[in-house]
Amino acid sequence: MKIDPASPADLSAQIAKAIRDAIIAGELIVDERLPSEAELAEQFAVSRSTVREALKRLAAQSLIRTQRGAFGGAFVNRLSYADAYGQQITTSTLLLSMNAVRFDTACEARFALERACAPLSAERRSADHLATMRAEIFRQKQPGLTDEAFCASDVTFHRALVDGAGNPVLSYQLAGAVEAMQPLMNMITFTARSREAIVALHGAIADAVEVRDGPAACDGLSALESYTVGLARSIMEDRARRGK
Amino acid sequence: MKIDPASPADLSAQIAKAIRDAIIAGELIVDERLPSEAELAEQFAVSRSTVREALKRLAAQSLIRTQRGAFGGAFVNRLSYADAYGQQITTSTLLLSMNAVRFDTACEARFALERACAPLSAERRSADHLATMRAEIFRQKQPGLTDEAFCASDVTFHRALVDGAGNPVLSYQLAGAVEAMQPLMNMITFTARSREAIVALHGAIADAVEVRDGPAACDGLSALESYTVGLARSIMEDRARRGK
DNA sequence: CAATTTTCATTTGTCAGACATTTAAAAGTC
DNA sequence: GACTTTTAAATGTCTGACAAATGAAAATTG
Repeated sequence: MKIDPASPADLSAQIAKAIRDAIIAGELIVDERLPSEAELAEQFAVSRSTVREALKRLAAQSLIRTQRGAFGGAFVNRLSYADAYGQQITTSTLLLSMNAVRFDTACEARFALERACAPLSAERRSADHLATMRAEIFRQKQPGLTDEAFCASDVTFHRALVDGAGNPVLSYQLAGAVEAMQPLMNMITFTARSREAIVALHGAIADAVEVRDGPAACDGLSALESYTVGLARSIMEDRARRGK
Repeated sequence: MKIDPASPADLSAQIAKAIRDAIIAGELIVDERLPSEAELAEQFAVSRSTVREALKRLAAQSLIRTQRGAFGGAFVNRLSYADAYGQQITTSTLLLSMNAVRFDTACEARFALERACAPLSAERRSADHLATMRAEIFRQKQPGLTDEAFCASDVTFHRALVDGAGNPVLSYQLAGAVEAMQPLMNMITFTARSREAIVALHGAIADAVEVRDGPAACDGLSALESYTVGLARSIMEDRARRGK
C-alpha cells in the first residue's frame, strides 16, 4: 500500500483508498486487525491525525470498526446485511430528494423491481410474511391513521412481500427502492376513498400471494402502480391549479 | 443541532450524525456552505480535529465536498447518479464477498431484477443500446479473450440492457446487482463451449429486444440464469472432486 | 480609466505533542 | 484458586502551530 505525496488529492483520502482497495482485494480479511494509528502514521509517513481522518472515512462506510484499549485498534468489519440496508436506504433517499426525480420515474422503478420479487415471494413466502401483510392491511383500514403512519405501514407491507422471496440479496437491493419512496409518498394527502382503493389492491396482492399465484400478484402490483401514479398526478395538477 | 457529551459514542460520530440528519431533513440544502471548522468547533464545543473527523465521515459518503482557501469550506454535495452508482457497487460487492453468499442466491437476485427491466428496455431501448449489446456479443466471440475480459464484456452487455429501460433510478438500483456479480463470475473458467452457449443466449436476448418483444427477452434471461447456475454448479462439483 | 499585479485575510490540510479514557493482560494479594 | 491492583497499549480529544490554496480587495501600471 503506497500513497503519492505529490497527488492533488488529500493524503487522508489517498490513505483511505489504499486501505479500502486492500480490503476489497481481500488482502485484509474480515476481523483482521490493522496496524495501530501510530504504526500506520509511520508506514505512510504522515501524522497520526491524517491517519485518523482516513480511518474515520472507512468507518463511515462500515468497512472498519474501532475498539479502544490495549489490544484494541481498527478491525476489518464484516459488512452485515443490516449495515448494507442502512447505507442503501440513505443513498437512495438522498439521490431521489436531491435530483428532483419525477414521482412516476421512481414509482416505475419501484414497482418493476417488486414485480421481480412477486413470483418468488408467492412461491416461497412463509406464514409469517403473509400474516404481516394481512396485519398491515388491517392497520391501514383504521380511521384516524395519519398519512405518515399510512405510508409507513405501506412500506412494511411491501417489505414483507419482498422478504417473502427468501433471498437476502434481493431484499437488500429492494430496500432502497421501497424505503426511498416513502418521503415522496408522504407528499400525497390520502383521501378516505384513495386509501380504500389502495387497501383493496393490497388485499388482492395478499390473496394472490396466499394462493401462491405469482402472476396475479404481479397484476395486483401493476394495478397499484397505475393507481398510485394517477393519484399523484391528479394531486399535483390540483395543486398547480390552486397555485394559479 | 445538538450533541450529548455523555453519550458512549464518539463525539465525531455524533457530530457527523447531527449534520447528516440535517441534510436528510432538508435543513441544509444543496450547495449550502457549512460553517467553517473553527465555527463548528465552537458551536459543538469540541476541538477542530474532532470536527474534521466528523466532516471526513460525511465526505466519505459524498454528502459534502470541501474546498480550500478564502470563501472555501464544506458544502452540501448534490449526490450525483455517478456517486450513488459507485457507492452501490462498492457496498454490494463487499456484501457478497464478506458474507459467503451462494452463487445461485446472487444469481437469482440479479436475473430477477434484470427481468424486471427487460420489458421496459424492449419497449424503449434506443438504437445505441442495441448497438452496444451487439458489439459486446461480437467481442465475446473473439477467440483468445481472457475470462476477465469476457466477464467485463458480459457486464457491459447487461448494463446496456438495463440502461435501455431509460429509467435512471432503475439503472442505479441494478448497478449493484449486475456489477457485484462480476467477482463471482470471475471465479468461473469458461470453456469454448460454455462461451458459445452464453453468446447464443445473449444473441437471443438482443434479438428479442430488437423486435421489442419483452416476454421473449425475459425468457432469454431465464434461460441464461439456468445455464449460468448450472455451469457454476458443475464447476464447483468438479473442483470438489479433484480436491479429494 | 482599464487591465494587471500584488497583497491579504480566510479556510482547509497537515503536523507535533500532550493528556484522558478504555481495556485486557499481567502481577500481586488473600 | 479467586479476587484485586497494576500496567501497558491503544484510541479519543485537545491545543497550538504552520503550510497551502484561493478569491477578494488594494495597489500598480499602461
